[in-house]
Amino acid sequence: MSRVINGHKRVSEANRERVHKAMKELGYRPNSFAQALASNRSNSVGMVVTHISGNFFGPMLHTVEETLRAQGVHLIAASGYDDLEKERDAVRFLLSRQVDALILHTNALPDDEIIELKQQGTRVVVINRFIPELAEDCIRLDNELGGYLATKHLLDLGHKKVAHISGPLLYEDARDRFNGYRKALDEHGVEFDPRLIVEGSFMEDRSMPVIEKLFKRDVEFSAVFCGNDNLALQVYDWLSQNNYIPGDQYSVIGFDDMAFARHLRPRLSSIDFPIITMGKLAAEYALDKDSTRQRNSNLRLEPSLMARDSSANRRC
Amino acid sequence: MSRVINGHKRVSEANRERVHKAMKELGYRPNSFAQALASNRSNSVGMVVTHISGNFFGPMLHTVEETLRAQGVHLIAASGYDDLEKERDAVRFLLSRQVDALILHTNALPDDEIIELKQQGTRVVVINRFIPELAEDCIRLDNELGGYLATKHLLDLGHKKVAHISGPLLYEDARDRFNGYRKALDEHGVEFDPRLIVEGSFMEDRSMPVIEKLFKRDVEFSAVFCGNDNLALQVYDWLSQNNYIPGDQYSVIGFDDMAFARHLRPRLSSIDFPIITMGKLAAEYALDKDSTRQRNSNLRLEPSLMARDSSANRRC
DNA sequence: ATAGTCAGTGTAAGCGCTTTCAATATGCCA
DNA sequence: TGGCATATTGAAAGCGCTTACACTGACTAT
Repeated sequence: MSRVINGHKRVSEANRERVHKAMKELGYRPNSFAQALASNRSNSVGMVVTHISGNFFGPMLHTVEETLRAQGVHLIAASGYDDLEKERDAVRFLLSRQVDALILHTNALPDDEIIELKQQGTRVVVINRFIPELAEDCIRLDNELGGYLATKHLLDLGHKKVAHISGPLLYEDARDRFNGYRKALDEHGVEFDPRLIVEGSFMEDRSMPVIEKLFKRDVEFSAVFCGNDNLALQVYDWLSQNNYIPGDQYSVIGFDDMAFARHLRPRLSSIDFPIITMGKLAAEYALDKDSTRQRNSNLRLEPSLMARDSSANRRC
Repeated sequence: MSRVINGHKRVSEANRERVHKAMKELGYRPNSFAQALASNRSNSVGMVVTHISGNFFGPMLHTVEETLRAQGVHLIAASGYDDLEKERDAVRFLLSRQVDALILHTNALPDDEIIELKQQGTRVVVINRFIPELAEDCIRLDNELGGYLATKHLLDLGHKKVAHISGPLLYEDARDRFNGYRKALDEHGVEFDPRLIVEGSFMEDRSMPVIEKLFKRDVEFSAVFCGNDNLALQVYDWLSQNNYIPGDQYSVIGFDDMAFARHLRPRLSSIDFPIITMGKLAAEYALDKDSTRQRNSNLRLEPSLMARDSSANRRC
């Protein structure tokens, strides 16, 4: 009797037990499709991320999956590759799977389309992006603070010329980090020099040309704030290829504090991104059936500085 | 009309078109639960891996997801943590989701239980493990060959004393790699010395004590073959903490050739594990509806040597 | 004592598909 | 032209559940 399974209140204790016993004896397993069909709930959540196998998304997916599973809800993840068509496709696919909620980490999909999803009745959680109309469904990091902390750290170490290799500036988070950089500069009375800026990619192994460009430019600098750790990793590569040592001739700091940061030599300074917290939060938002619950409509997690060996006092 | 959707043959061209047109006009989307319920197929595949966010499983999951999605099938992934209860739990969860097939990368689950799953009618694909009764459903790497190649490489470089930090020897793959190591030793007429062996973990950041034990033991050696790249990474950590340089005083080779291997300095030599190929194959096996198709019942992918800077000629 | 409540239980109508089977239409043969 | 095989279509019976509704008693307030 379905009332027992679903923990309906109006069932006598005696009967509840009888049913439970019978279920065990018969090895009964509810058919989740029949449940879904009849109740119009699927107990599944869809998530689209940039790339399932990313250093950043791995831990995120893991946390989300774990949190959902604890509630008997399953996760269907799809890669969007930051490409408009592919993101659309992923959403379409997940929707065709009747997910109860959608967790989106998309960069190409325009705000409108996301808002429309919500209007069509899908619960939506937006990660690392802010959409005013969906304010209560957005979870993001205070990227500006992160950029500020990173830059201030370098400035405090005595560096006057701090370069910045940003992520794609068409992404909100990359822009915010950049703004934090400028804010720190301003606060320290250092003049902004556009020659110290280049725009890279957040993905692995794509930004070498840009990094090279920066280092070969006719500007001096002694420190680099990288938009994320992948960029920092490539800066490491470049430095080592050119017989420099991070933290020595050039101080470098990354962003995200990915697992590999502390394994690099010298260990990479970075800005800690609370991925786990964010994943958990996203899953909880997604599970939040009646989104009646009052949510913080301007939720921003706080990053923090992880100073290690790649950032050191200015020498030359 | 379902016959059109499912590409049934006996439909007139005219009607097929009429239906397609109507579907578009009405924005019709088939309900996947009703389909699943009526047809008893779910168009979903479950996968249990050790840890969703692992360096190894990320690319694997990604490939599997991509391959499945191209067929409109979705993937539900769950972590098993190499723990018997958790693996069971994951399987139970996936089964309750009526997956059409199960891709298993489990280490704790005994053979019997996996065989039983198959007997109960679930399509099963077993990764990185060999179960004779399920020979045609197993996809694995020739780990022994890998261990052999790694060790031979070090031996060829002139090292006489080659240590081995294995993965947990209760795992088949770890044992096979170890066997490959011994085989290479034998072939080079080098006597096996048990003092040069320690057993670590494949997971991140768990093997430092064991590594320390090896280096502090009263045996000399000039090269280490690590059971996987995570172990090699920790050897790097230990070496750097003790002011050694990999490839200099100690040659190091890992296994799996994870993405970070080529970013380490010195770049880590490793044994390439064709993760992508394996993921693709696993997905295809899982999709293989009528497993009538003759499969290779002893499929082993071949690893290959990626020699980089961490393995060098013996100096001292 | 009577009507009104309500916890507890049984019943049946779907949810939106697939699939079987019967019904009709078409084409071919002698 | 009749008869039969084959192509196409329509209709209906579920798939295994949820849920709205009707019903039974027992209990309470009048």
